[in-house]
Amino acid sequence: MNRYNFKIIEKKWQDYWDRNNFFKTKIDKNKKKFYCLEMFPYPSGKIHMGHVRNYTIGDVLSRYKSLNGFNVLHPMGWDSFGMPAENAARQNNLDPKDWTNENIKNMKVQLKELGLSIDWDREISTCSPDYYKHQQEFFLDLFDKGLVYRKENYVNWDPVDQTVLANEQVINGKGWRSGAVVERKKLNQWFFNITKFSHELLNDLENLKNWPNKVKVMQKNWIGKSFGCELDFQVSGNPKIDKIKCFTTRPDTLFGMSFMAISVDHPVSEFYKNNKEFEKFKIECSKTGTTEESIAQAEKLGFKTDLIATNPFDEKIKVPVYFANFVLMDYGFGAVFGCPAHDQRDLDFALKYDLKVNPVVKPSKDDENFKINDEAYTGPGIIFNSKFLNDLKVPEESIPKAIEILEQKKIGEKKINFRLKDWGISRQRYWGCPIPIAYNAKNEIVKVPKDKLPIKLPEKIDLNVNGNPLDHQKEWKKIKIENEECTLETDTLDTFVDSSWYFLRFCSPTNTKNGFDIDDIKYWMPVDQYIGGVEHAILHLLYSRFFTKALAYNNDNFTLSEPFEGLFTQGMVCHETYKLNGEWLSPDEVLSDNGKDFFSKKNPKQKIKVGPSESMSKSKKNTIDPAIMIQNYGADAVRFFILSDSPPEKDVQWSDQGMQAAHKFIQKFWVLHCEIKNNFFHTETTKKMVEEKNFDIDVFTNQILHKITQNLENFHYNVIIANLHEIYNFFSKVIFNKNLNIKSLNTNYLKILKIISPILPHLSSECMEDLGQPSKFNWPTIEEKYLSNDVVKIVIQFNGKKRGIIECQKDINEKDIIDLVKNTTDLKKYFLNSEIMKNIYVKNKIINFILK
RNA sequence: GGGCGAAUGGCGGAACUGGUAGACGCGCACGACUCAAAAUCGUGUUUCGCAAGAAGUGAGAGUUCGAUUCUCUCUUCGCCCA
Repeated sequence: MNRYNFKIIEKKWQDYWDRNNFFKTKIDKNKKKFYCLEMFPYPSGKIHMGHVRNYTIGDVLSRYKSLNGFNVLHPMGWDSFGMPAENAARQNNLDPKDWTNENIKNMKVQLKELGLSIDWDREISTCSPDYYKHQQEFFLDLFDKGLVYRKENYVNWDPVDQTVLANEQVINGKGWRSGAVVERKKLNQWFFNITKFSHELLNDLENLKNWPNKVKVMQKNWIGKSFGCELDFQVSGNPKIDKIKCFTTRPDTLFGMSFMAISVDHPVSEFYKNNKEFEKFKIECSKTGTTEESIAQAEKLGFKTDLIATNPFDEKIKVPVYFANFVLMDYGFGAVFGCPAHDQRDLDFALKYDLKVNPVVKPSKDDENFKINDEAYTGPGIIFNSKFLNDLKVPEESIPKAIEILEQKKIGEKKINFRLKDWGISRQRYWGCPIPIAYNAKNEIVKVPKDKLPIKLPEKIDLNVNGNPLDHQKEWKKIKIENEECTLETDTLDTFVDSSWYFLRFCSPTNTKNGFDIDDIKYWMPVDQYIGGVEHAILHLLYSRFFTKALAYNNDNFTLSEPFEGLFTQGMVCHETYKLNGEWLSPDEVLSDNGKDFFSKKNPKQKIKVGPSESMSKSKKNTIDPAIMIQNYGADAVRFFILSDSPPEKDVQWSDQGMQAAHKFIQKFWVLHCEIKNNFFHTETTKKMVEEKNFDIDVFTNQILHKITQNLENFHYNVIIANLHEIYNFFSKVIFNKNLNIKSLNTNYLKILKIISPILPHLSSECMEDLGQPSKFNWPTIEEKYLSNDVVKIVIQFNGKKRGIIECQKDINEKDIIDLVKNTTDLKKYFLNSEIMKNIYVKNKIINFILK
């Protein structure tokens, strides 16, 4: 017997699968399809443990489905546009394309080393013109459908890097790279009209039965549907303005109104254009970021206008109108009425500018001492101080009634409002998909004709320039469209656009004419199981849903409404963190002999501060390199461990001991395999056998097969690992049994090798081949007759307490089991001096005697 | 502040529609092999108790013959939204 040399064996099978096109997929209308997709990686250069977990989960599922006769599509590609390439290229004077392609090459080798069942012929890369050509076509299609538009909008502007920052790149109001204070700047930006689909995006969530509820709730909150009402306020103080339109979700608090606040971009601001004080105020406002959070936290600032607004419920109530930094033009109509008693922002503002605070809602009717100090009351209660609205219950009676009255008076109208905003897709970056738009001499928008696509990125250009490098490409920007000299748009598309349709491209990866072939889509889509990190719960998934709906909009051919039928969000891979003198240390820089106290490897007397286990990240240096683990323990062992310790939807702790245990399991299994082969296949046994009763290989195998099948269907992959241990424990004992039926052992053992194959494909293949078995096979069928034993164990309870277990024939009737209990030595004592009031008998499970 | 979810040995975690709590692994202890160690194998391992037995799934109540599982209140933690 040889030691199992995973390095040679795993390579052997990976090459074998490659050579024999094992995972190559074609449309086969006689077979049921299964599209299994994991979120494709950004090619950073190396795979990390998160990838290992993600792709292992997907691979186990793909292999299992394929063994069950499904035609499985399991592709892989690269989300290869984006900032890291541009930054790396700038620092090292490289071309982002070369950097990216080199990384892809390396990562592909690493992924292959994991033994994934991927159809590599379908590999795609979003930075390839073969891919983004079609994206540009889709952009134009969406433009024609009116789903793309250009408008001026505020962005987070980094004045040092001369670039737009995404919200998450603004840290404490400063640019993440330059550290400069971020400004609010108005820029012309391209937008996808995602809000057009607000209703569908919200309502269709209900049809996504195989999505985690958590994700659906997050999307629901993000879309943020609210009922409210728009209403006109009469305004005096400027003869040219008679009305201001507001949106509110709380019309029932109108009697508490003490001011009106409008955005600095509200049309009213036209009248303050030459007011220096106002201009100063506007600049001050631009220092507040654009995120909801930064607006909520910023100090509330106001600029008083000469306008006076009238309360539509009571003309005697007149209130001042302010420009305010917490009102944005893209929410409602850029105007809100302020009710300080029942809105914290309004209260902060009122206290600062000494405005009235009029409470109109109190928690309960008899609450005489109700008062507002520095905290607004936003809870439920009863309306007061509000004339005809008094005594209504908040919110269920008060809001509909207030809207009803406003509608009767024809000053307001019930409206549904969404929190969701249109998707800004312009990025002032080089390494992204060029937008297929140009501008003519009159600065009008001109579409680039489809026959001129793709607009390719210029290569080997100078990236060390201020602002967008594409802006500096004078020659590249020139384009002639219908004999008109035009200038190309230099913004590129947000990389979320790239990932909003890649799952469609996988269906027709090499089609040069179209982004996808409609027949391919009809067969493969939707994705049956999508697997990825929960961090994409909102943006990527929402954008993909939108893009699918946008493609289907006004399109009789393409009728898909949702891209992902099933979604599974896996947890993160965590590791302890180590710190020495404020510096992070990586796990291979520390030593420990007891797992509790850690010391520096360089200086073994230096004690290390051990921090909590956190998700692996480069910045905290608590990462474990999958390539090294595969090298040391093999792909099967790494797959086995990454699934073993926690349910896949939860975070998992990396543990060296766990990794080693997984490796030992593979070795042990191989030893067992050799024992079985040498003693029970082909030769007469020479083993020393012992007598042991109560075993049945058929029963065990079928029951474990049943369990594993159930666990596979329900993503209980950690339990499957426990089941594999059970298999080992059972077979390693059974082979010593004197009553062993060798034929039964042989057939069942072959089943076992098939059962382990989704998790441990290399080991399974090697063992199968070693026994002269074919490399292609099906998932074993469960023989129902073995699922229930003839003998069952019945729990005996007295007054609900367990007192013993009796083994007896299956389906024994109540009378017989009672007699049996009464005649059992250890149990009959419980009946002494007592009377049986009643008993509850659950067949084949339990009998409970209630005694007096 | 609102929404969603979680809490089980020293640790990670099992437990189908209420029916043997702690599967499986890690760790630990003891034993075998060894001059010795590592590796490997075997045995044990919720707590208290010598034992019979008792208690026990974050805390408290409820429904039930019976609750980790269902209901209510509370505590702590996580995530999302403010």
